[in-house]
Amino acid sequence: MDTPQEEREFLDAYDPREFDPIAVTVDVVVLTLREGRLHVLAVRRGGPPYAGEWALPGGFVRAGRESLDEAAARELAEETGLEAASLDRVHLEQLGSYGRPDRDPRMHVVSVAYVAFAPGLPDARPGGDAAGARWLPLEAIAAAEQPATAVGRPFERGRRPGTYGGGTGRRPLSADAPEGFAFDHDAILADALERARAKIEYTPLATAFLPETFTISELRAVYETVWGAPLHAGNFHRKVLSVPGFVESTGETDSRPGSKGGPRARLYRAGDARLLHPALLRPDREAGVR
Amino acid sequence: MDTPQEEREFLDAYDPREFDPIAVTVDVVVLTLREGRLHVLAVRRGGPPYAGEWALPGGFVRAGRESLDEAAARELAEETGLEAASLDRVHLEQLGSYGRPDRDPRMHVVSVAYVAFAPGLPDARPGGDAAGARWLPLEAIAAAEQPATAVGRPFERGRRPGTYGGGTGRRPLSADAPEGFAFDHDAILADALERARAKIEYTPLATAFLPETFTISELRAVYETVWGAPLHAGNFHRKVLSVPGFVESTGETDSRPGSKGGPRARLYRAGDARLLHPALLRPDREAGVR
DNA sequence: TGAATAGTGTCTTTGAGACAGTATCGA
DNA sequence: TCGATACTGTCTCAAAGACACTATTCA
Repeated sequence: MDTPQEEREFLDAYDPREFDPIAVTVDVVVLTLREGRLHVLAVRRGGPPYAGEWALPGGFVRAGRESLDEAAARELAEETGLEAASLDRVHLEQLGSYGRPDRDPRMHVVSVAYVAFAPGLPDARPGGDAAGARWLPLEAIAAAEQPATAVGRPFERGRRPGTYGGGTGRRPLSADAPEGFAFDHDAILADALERARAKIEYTPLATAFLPETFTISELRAVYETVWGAPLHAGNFHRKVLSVPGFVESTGETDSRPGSKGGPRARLYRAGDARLLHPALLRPDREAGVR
Repeated sequence: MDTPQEEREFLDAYDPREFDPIAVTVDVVVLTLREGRLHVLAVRRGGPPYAGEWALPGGFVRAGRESLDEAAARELAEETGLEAASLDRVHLEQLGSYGRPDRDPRMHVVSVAYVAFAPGLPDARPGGDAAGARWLPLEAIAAAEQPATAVGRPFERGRRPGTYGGGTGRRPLSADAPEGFAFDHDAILADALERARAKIEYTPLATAFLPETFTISELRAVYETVWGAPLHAGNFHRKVLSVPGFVESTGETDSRPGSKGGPRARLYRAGDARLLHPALLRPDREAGVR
């Protein structure tokens, strides 16, 4: 049925003018916990535009040779310098795409953003071409600053001073990047943080920030850090153990941490649940939720 | 800091070989309710590939001239033939991007998919270039078929017989498209349905499927249709009214529906909440949730 | 009059959170 | 011995769901 629409579409596919000028990249927001703080992997830009500024690691999708997921995994491996063996404990998921025509001054670039939740990774890891890669600590999340994002999130946001939660505040996402990130990477990072906060509510992915075995207290520290709010230790403990498939006991106890006293905590590993039911909801979402 | 990585990135942006062969499109999954069933807007393909098969409406992003959101809104307007005035009641959000190199046999095409929730729209609406557009009824969702998708959803899925929920079943998504949709549009549609099912849990977006004013029963019918499960009328009624900001009363009552008896239902409109708290959770998620 | 629906009342169960209490460790 | 932590017990309150009931309309 040679409708005009389909004819046009077919021709467009071979008309260089239509699609030539759009480049496709993947950018990866790699989040990890180090010393009780959230960190993001950042690279310092060597050339223009935004020379000298921090940016998210990323690169062009290899046309005809890899999928978006594969491109993201490749970038993640290159920038972290990790072997595939270590990477399979990293959770990687697509976040969203950003395609405002002016987001890169050189040309129209559509970036498919990914988020990764990683356990503590080696410090300097300039593997591959990521000579300038570093872990930037993110500012502590003020509990009151929780955004109403990720609901109507759908809409792309432009470049603006990056602050936690995508709000209108002025505090930079990282003190090490006071000017914010290059391109619209502040907005991508803010969306990634909101994704992380939401995702650990109803999935067991908080365990992706931890080594293979962990204590309930360490798991609680993940939640407290990502949510930026203290949790009740006793209630959290019981809650985690009551959700089917969240964690399973290893039968062992912690063999001496750098602790400040107290009994040896039991060790757990991630269970087989992919969804938490019932979920662990963030405290007091009522306020500021509309 | 002229790192090799940044130099390469800079050069790549001007090296046609790297990005030339990738085209960027938007595809829109427009969902609506007609006569108590979910429908999706589909266009019949006129030319190869997949000539004669149904596909999602979509088209190329106009390089340098529009953002992804704008492209999706433009496609939505073109294919539905609606004015901007009618479109502002339609909810449009980004779903995700699909970029397997073989998803289009012609070349590497990255598609940014969007989902739209629309109230009942005029029947035939071949506006613009969408001569072959039609509303296809989707099969009723078996309650037991609820997937564990959208959690580890991140990963792109390939072309396969499209079934509700993205499971491994064999029932086509629509009896009107027994062969499934063209390209990987079955997978996109399945992801869109799961997004819709999840989104009405914690947002008031079920109202986007209804006219400006509606009764609680009509709202319940949206949930029952999208979730594919019957809900308890009385409990649903009380629940909706108890969630702050979900709906607000118009003070009026329904002026005669094609009803089967019973008192005149009160009319409501959407409230100002953007998140439902507490949420309306789908019944019995325990089963099959892992 | 009967059937279907709108809307409300009530009871049970589950789960979240506040709080207290005991046991175990390091310093 | 002190302080911090791990873990458990108990109570209260909110909310979900089951069920029953009344009132209102159409056929």
